[in-house]
Amino acid sequence: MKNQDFLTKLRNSGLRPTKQRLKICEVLFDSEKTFHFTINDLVKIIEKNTNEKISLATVYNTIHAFNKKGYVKEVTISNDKTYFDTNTTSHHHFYDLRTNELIDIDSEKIQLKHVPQPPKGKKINGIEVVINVKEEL
Amino acid sequence: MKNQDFLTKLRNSGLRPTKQRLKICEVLFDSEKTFHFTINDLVKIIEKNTNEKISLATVYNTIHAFNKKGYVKEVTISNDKTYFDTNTTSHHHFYDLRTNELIDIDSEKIQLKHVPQPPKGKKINGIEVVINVKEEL
DNA sequence: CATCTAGTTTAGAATGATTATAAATTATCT
DNA sequence: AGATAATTTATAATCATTCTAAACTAGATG
Repeated sequence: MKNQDFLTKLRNSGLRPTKQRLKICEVLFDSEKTFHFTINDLVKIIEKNTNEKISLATVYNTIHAFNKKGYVKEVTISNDKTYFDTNTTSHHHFYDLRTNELIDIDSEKIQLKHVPQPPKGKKINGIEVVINVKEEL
Repeated sequence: MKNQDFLTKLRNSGLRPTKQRLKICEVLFDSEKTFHFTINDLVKIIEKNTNEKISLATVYNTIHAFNKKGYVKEVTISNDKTYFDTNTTSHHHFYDLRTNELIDIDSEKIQLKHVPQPPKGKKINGIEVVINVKEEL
C-alpha cells in the first residue's frame, strides 16, 4: 500500500488525511507482516522514522479512530497496557507471561467443540482465546 | 466457612491472620456464590460492612497476596481495570461489552478441538476463553 | 509475661497510562 | 480567498496502581 492509497482510504471513511494520520498509516500498514504494539511502541517508532514529532494526544486520537474504523484491533491481554494489532482478521494469540510477547494463532487452528449458549437476552459478539505460555526453563 | 477457618487457612499458608485480612476473607469467601470484583468494588463492600476502614494499600496488598496463594484469581478482561474472581477453579467467561458484566462458563462447556503447538521453547501455562456478548436490542 | 523482630498496615506521595481542555492550526467546501 | 468544522497540540487532569517510610502488631523467645 502506498501513500496515495492511505489518502483515499482515510477520505473514504470520513477521516481527513492529515500529515500525522498518513505517517501513522505508513508505520502501521506499510510492512509485510502485521504486528502488535502499544501506544508507547508506536510513538517510539514514529520518533525513529521522522524528524517531525506527532503529539502523544494525536497518536491516541488516531489509534482510537482507526480502532473504531476497524483498521486496527484492540487486544485484551494485560491489565496495565493496551495492545493493538494491525492484524484485524479473526484470530487468537499466544501470550508469553514472562516477556509479554504476543504471537498470532490462525483462526482455523482454534475451534471450540461446543459454543455455549449465551445468557438470556445477550448475543455473542466474538470469541477470544488466549493461550498463555512461558519460556521453558 | 467461619472466622476460625479463615484464621487457620491464613496461618497455614504463611499469612498472618490480621484483623484486615480476616475481614477481607469474610467478604470474599462467606457467600454461597463466587463472584467477580475489582479492588474498588471490594473497598466499597468493606465500607458498607464495617465501621473500621481498611487502607486502600492494604486491600491491594491483601488481594495480591491472596492471588499469589491462589485464593482468588485474576481475570484479564479489560484494559483499564483489574478484575478478580473468587471462583478459582478452571473456567471461562462471558463478558458483556456494554455492562462490563462477567459471567462464568463451566470448564466442561468449553473445549478446543485442537490445542495448537506452542511456539518453540515455550510451554503452555493456561488457556483463557472469553466470549464477548452484548445485550440484544 | 515482657521483649524482640519480622511481617503488616497505613497515609500520602509517586508513577504511568490514558483522557480532557482549550487554543492554534489545517483540510475542505463554497 | 474566506468560512467552517475537523484536527492537532501542549499541558493539565484523572484514575488505577505501586512505592515509601513510619507506626503498629502477631507470634516467637527468654
